Amino acid sequence: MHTLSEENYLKCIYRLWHDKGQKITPTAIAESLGNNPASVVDMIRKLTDKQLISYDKKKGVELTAQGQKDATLIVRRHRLWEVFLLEKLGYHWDEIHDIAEELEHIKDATLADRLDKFLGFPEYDPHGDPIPKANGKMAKRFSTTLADVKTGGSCRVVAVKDTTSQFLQYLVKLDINIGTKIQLIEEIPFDSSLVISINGAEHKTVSQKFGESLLIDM
Amino acid sequence: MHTLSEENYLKCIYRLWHDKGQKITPTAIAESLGNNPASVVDMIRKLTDKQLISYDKKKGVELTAQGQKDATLIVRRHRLWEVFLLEKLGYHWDEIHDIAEELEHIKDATLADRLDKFLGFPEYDPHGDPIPKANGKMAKRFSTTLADVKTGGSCRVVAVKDTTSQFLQYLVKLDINIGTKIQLIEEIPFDSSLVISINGAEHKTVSQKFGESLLIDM
DNA sequence: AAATAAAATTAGTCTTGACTAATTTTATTT
DNA sequence: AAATAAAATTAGTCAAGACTAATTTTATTT
Ligand SMILES: [Mn+2]
Ligand SMILES: [Mn+2]
Ligand SMILES: [Mn+2]
Ligand SMILES: [Mn+2]
Repeated sequence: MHTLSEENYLKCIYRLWHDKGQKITPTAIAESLGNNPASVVDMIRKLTDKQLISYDKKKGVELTAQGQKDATLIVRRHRLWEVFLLEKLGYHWDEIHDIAEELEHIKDATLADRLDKFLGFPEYDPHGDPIPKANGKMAKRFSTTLADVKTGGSCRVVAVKDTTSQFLQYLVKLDINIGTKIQLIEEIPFDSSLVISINGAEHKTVSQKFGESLLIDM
Repeated sequence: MHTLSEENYLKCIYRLWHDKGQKITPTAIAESLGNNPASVVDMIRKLTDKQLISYDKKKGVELTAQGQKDATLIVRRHRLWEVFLLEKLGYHWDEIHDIAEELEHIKDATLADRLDKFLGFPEYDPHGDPIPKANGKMAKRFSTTLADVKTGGSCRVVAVKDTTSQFLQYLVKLDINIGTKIQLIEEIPFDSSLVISINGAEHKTVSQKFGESLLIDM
């Protein structure tokens, strides 16, 4: 099995792979994990030896079939634990990520499947991210953001692209949750700020960055 | 906060302290953890620096007030997670210890209390060990074993002293659980083997070691 | 009391996974 | 094409936490 660090690298590479379609470089991994590029180069060697990734100057880092499988299982565990923490233990969605970051490393052959069953086989985690099934398959990830909505259009929040507590706490303050209805009143040409109405309430202005962090369904 | 290793040492010292009343020596800790005495001496120094234990050639290792508090919290988490694994995820009592061994290290200020509430504030874990409350207090541990029962006497299983899967699986095979009624039919003088009747069923013979591992209530 | 055995300690090594500093390679400007 | 900047890599260091081997201290026998 893998060490905690190996698993965190694997998951990081998995996320970079899914997020951007681009080449995954040592620098990108280093930034994402807050580590030094030199440390990343060491770990790339280790994971390559374990046949979990391949590394090529041209293609960058890629997950092997085994690496994909292992990374998917870690993500599955992470998202299932998040559902548990929110639904069963009553945490708020800005508190669960860091705890799940530890829980995802608990190793037991049947734990994820039992937890999945206990939770009623949820499709999405509390942030709207799809939960991989035991067979590795998962529901499609949402990709349209609030920034894509046309002026006057309405939409429903289905997920967040950013899971930092800064963003999530801001959402709590704005009374935005998964399922919240948002109408785009106006787009400010100067800086692409968005004037919105949350659940039909009074108008509020949010930044472009905010709009790009909120995934919606039209 | 403490590292995983520090926590495992703390918990080990806590257990040795509760189990036997004797002096806790480096060798005892080493044996209990399966580590080398030299490694234990290193860790004793580290925990002493952190003021979690004190070490004196005469008195052996002792937990400080802070050490007791921290160790109790780890034990609390361990036993709560064991209840969760058994009651909510459907594991058997011989499968939960090793998983709880990892889960007990998950760090979050409110996790243990939330889990406690979710589980309905259980008093004992699935092995019959008392679960420390949030304030550190806990129900009394059982101390009478099947080996203490007089010939002809009856008793009820309330806890196990040994939580190895070898012992627990043997119990499953013998159909013994928490609450099971056992009658002591005969004691074999030669090797102190015990002839017992489980829930009134046909006679079975078990070893002295077995009898000393089963905690009962008369 | 001396001899022996056991326990504790020290000294030195190893692996993991981080780091910094220096260097080499690759990419981007001018 | 040369100069410069950025990215990748190498070399060397460090801390944690384990180990072995050697030594010292303490306890037990004879
Ligand atoms: Mn993690
Ligand atoms: Mn999530
Ligand atoms: Mn543990
Ligand atoms: Mn237990």
